Amino acid sequence: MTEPYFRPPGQPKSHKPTYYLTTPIYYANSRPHVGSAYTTIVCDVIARHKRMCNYDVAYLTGTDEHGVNIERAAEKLGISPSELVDRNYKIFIDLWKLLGISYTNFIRTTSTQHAVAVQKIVRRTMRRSPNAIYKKKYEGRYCVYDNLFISDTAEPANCPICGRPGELISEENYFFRLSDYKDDLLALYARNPNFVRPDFRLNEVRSFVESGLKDISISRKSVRWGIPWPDDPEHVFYVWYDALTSYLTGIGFAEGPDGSEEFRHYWPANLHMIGKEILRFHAVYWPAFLIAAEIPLPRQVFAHGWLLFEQEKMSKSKGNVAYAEPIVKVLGNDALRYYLLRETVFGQDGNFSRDALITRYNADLANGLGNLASRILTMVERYCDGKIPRPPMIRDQQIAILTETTRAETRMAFDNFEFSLGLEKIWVLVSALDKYLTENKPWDLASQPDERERLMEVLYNACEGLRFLALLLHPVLPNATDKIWAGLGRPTRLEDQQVDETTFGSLLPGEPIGKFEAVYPRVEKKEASERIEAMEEEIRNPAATVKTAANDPATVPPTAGVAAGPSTAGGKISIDDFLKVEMRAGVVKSAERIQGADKILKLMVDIGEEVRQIVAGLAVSYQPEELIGKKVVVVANLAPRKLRGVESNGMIVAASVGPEGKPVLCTFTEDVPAGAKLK
RNA sequence: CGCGGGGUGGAGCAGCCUGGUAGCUCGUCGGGCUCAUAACCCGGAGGUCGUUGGUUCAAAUCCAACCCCCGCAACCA
Repeated sequence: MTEPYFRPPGQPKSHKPTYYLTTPIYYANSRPHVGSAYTTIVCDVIARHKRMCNYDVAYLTGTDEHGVNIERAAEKLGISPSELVDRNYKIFIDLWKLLGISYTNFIRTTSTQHAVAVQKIVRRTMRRSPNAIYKKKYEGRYCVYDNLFISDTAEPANCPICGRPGELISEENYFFRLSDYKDDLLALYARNPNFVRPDFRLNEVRSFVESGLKDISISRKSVRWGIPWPDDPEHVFYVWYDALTSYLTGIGFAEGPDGSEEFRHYWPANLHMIGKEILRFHAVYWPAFLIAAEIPLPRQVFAHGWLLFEQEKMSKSKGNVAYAEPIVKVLGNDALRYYLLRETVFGQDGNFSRDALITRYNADLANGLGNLASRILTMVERYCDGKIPRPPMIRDQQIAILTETTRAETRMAFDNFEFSLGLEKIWVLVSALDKYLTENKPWDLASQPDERERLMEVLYNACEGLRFLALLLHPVLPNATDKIWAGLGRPTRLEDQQVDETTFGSLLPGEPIGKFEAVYPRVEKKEASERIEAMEEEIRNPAATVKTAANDPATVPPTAGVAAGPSTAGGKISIDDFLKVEMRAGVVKSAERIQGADKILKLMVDIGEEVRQIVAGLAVSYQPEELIGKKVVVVANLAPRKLRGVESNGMIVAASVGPEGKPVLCTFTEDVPAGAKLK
């Protein structure tokens, strides 16, 4: 296919192999929840692991700061888009700091260099692949919440992700001729089956591409908040072209004719880590964009699963979002990192449960690793005068052998993104050390002067085992392992160590151990859980405001206490707003099912001066027959809308009950005539 | 025939691709130990691996059909 344009760097910065990985850039219109933290944490673990395996790592994350959504959210708050994204951007970097994320590069799509980069890649594309980009009138439906084209016709359509109706778009746009890249993409998947992982995801991608690709619009005229099209500033780049290019900008693509030295050093990326919902953009659009621009392709896209909260996808409208901050404040950074990696098989969907989180924390971290470190270091302090024990010889090799196998297995598992497996292997070593101590009873040996040598040997092995634990676990548990490292008296920085460059027995006897600060105090489950929940509630509902966010994911974070437009201040509406809604009492004249639809019913409702046809989602709770004659509340002045092909002229008011939102009709306790107005 | 995920001891999961003793964590019962964060160690109880049929010397694993659960969408103006 395409010859690589960027040659390998003439003089590498170091002799180490490079490893460049990225998180998605996060949309800066709301605060991050555990889901966004998940991807970022996983990448951090990979980055740290690679560094300790002698790679020269670049780790990029960032924020996506353009688009209608942000434009609107800012307008609502009466501030400029740039003020809004500045504010939200800060929440992200604060969280990454709290989580100890070791990113090396951060990209904001509103930065000047990014605008330069996006214009540069499009110019380059037009030059190298003159047919790839063209202008055409576009008419279609588009979801502003999910940044998704829903249909290519003007017919009303709902968003497949959020279910909201799409907005009508009709304007001249620039298009990318994606349809031309089908063969190139299929060749890519065939040549590099690891391009998309896990493998079952590659199958999805391949069948999508095989079924035929449509050209995609890559510019917008109606939007102002974006990067202007070169030489045609009426147009602004549309989300994916803008967002994906950030992977280039983040390491210096904007600079010079072929990018900065850093860019040439690290590109192509080794790994784009993403959630499965954006796989198509990364595995189809992105390589196509790059092929057209004649830029080398990233080596791998890994689409991980979702974190489900009590079996449901976390979503703001369901109010079941877990946030990272409370967990970190109550249990610590390590606890969250450990849980996310240990509890589920990476790649699959996983459950997030507070209960399991705390159980894992107590069992594995407090009782396991923390307690083990504590008992070893206490004994060294007490029985060995605070110095690394000096055994005359090591007779039992079991710990030495186990550290070796654990190192090999862990390395392999982490290289393969099998984090839960790797951690499981490490915990075999934790248990083995606990058992080793119980069996050899250093506390007994210490009371027998002629067992001095044996005591030294046992404790030396234990110290070495602990040192290996710190080394192997550092990518996942940076905080505690640093403390253990210091507790062992190591003067070096743990994160600079190379996992493969040490051998069992290299800990020097006689060196003083350090101060050990206990890690992972046990917590009382109920109490910890309540504290976390209370803090989450605080984030979700600061100052117990009205829940207006339910259908508005663009709502900005709680810090935005500024007065918004007069009619929506604090989520309240004025009486004038309310009076716009015309509600009337109605009598159901007939009700019938709609073919092929199991949740909605077609009703004829008498509202006084006329009988309206209304489609309502009542079939879950009511049989059609039992509705006839019922007095209901009708919103009479809603715009007509077709549902399942049947026109609906109004809405029946009902309470939404329980987790499934089962409808319960709103009716009257006394008799009212059809058509009576409500206020 | 919408798309996808799943059904394995009380709970949560691994194993399935590459058939051959059903494994892990939590919980539970009994014992041990006292260096340690009421922790740690040992032992026990508990499973017809959703159902049925097939392939095979051998099936949780491969094949077929079916049942059930969960997301998402279609359809809750």
